[in-house]
Amino acid sequence: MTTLRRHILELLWANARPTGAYELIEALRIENSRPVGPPTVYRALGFLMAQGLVSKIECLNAYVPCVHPERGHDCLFFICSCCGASVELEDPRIGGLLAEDAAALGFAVKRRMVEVEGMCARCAEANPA
Amino acid sequence: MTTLRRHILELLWANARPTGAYELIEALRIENSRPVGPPTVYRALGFLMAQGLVSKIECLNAYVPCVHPERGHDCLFFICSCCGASVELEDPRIGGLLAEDAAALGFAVKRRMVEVEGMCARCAEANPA
DNA sequence: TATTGAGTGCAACGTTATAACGTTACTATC
DNA sequence: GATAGTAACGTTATAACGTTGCACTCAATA
Repeated sequence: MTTLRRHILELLWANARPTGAYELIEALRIENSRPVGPPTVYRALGFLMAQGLVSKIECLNAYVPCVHPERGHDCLFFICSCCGASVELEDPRIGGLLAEDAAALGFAVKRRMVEVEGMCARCAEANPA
Repeated sequence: MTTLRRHILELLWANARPTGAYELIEALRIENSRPVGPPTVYRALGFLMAQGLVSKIECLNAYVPCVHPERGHDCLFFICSCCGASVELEDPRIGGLLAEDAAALGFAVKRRMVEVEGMCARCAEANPA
């Protein structure tokens, strides 16, 4: 864990919403005197993902810190398309079902992505459309 | 359903693997005398997705025809990172659990994405690593 | 000291997606 | 059949996301 990697992880924690790679680059450019390029940030994100400290939200091309790095990646993401926030949840039952379905196919699972798009309770209340 | 949209859907059906938008553009450029631009293809894909005829594989940025357009989108994708093939499955139990978790959060679901990356049986057999 | 390897910096490039605006073709109504 | 409305498509440019390839630093170590 280097300075840069820790810094990026802190930026992700500080941001309420999933953060894009270029957003990180911009944030680092403002804080640091020295700007960093895309490869540097993507390498750091790759490292953090490999450690299970960060997850990528595929449907947003954005990154979030993992709330329970110790455990496996059974996590689901509920993403509000109104306010952009995402909530991470853990539901081992879903991992179980996926494992079951995978076994039926003879499929060896490496990575799971479960993303649910919709509207969060807060936004639904604010926009009683 | 227009000529272009049908054509794109047929290209997706013809392709064994998830197909990128620019792959479609290239295929259309070769077949047609008249090339089409990215927005045209993305609009057609958007229409086909809205009809439930096509799904996007988010972790590949690629598109596949839906195998059961009539029913809802409870589908899971098992994506082989070795051969690139994807298998679509339907498991209503997972949709049920997601609905349950969403309800607990007061979250209104619009779209679900469940993607499992790994190695398919055929590739595992071919590469007994 | 020489070497090695991980991490980072940098320039250029590749890929995916959308904005902004104009055009075509079909329909509907008078 | 003129006119206007509308949905789809075309065109250009650009935004947004991600990778390749090579050079440099620096610490660990043989």
